[in-house]
Amino acid sequence: MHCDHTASAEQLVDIAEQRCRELGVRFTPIRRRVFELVSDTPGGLKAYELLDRLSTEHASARPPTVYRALDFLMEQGLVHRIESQNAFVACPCPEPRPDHHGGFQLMICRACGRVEEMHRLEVTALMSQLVAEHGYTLERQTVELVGLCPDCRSAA
Amino acid sequence: MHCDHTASAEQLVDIAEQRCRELGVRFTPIRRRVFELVSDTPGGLKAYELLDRLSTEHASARPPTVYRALDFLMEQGLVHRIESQNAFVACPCPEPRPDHHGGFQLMICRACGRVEEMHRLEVTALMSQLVAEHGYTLERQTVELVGLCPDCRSAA
DNA sequence: ACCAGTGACGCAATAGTATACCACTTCGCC
DNA sequence: GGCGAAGTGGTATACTATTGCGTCACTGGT
Repeated sequence: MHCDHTASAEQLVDIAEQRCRELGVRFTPIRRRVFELVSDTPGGLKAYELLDRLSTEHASARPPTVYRALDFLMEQGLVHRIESQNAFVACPCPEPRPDHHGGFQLMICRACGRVEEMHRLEVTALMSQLVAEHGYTLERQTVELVGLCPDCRSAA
Repeated sequence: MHCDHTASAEQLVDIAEQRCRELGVRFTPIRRRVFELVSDTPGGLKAYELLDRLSTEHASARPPTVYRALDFLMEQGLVHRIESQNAFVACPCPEPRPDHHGGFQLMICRACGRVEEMHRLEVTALMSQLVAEHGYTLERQTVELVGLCPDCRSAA
């Protein structure tokens, strides 16, 4: 299977649930709800926006509630953090084993906030080669590309 | 001239001063001192660490003092932000015109915190090509590569 | 030398992001 | 049923960053 990145939010939740079952980790109601909220928002969500939404149904939610859920979801590779925006997006293409996850790249529209995720092996390969030239190893890569999406470009 | 990235902190300050003169912007004492402090710290500095150090000589310094100086220095391309660490590093290779600045890449050792900066055109080229395939334009790229530096690798 | 305009700084307050800590509950396993 | 590990509730606090406004200092034009 190659990821096509066309799964709906509902499908992503199903896949996530399935994956957690396989991995023997718990997809609790809070974690599920947080994942649903993030999946429903194409441009990603800030932690406190998430908290606001979660609070409407889950009055006891506090910052640790949402950060704990996000930490869990990131460990499983179901959610990624957008470092340059302090925001979180659902991975459209969750890999079976989070630790085997190669790198990913985010494309972010500065006008509409849309975020798309890519998993391009040639990027990881180039990065590995680059750091190797300096004697480094590569363990993690953050690649965030900001520009205009096709829609915003033609609108301008 | 091709950047060799071997300039000492003092040399970087001289270059920065020269550049500001050319651009007609003011390299004030606060900005200079902040730049010196950042240049002196190979692994980058957090804003509040910077504030602590600045305060010892400049008692009136407050958060806006340091953030304003950092904003200025980033506009000039003299300092970069490490998004994944909320930290700031001096650019070892300041380009004459900040807006002509191609992308840069940061290599970060997770063990010792050392940071090295690269300006590799092939990375920018690959990123441009990638986003173009999705109809995007590329305006800004954040590339942060985390791993082990040669020293820490042999120490382990 | 004067003055107006702009940009830099001082200072206080507050917004926004994230974690530590401890008690209690639930789950999975023996 | 009892045990250990994991998850949650709840408070407090740490850390990161910005807004707003008044004042001062430099710049360029006269």
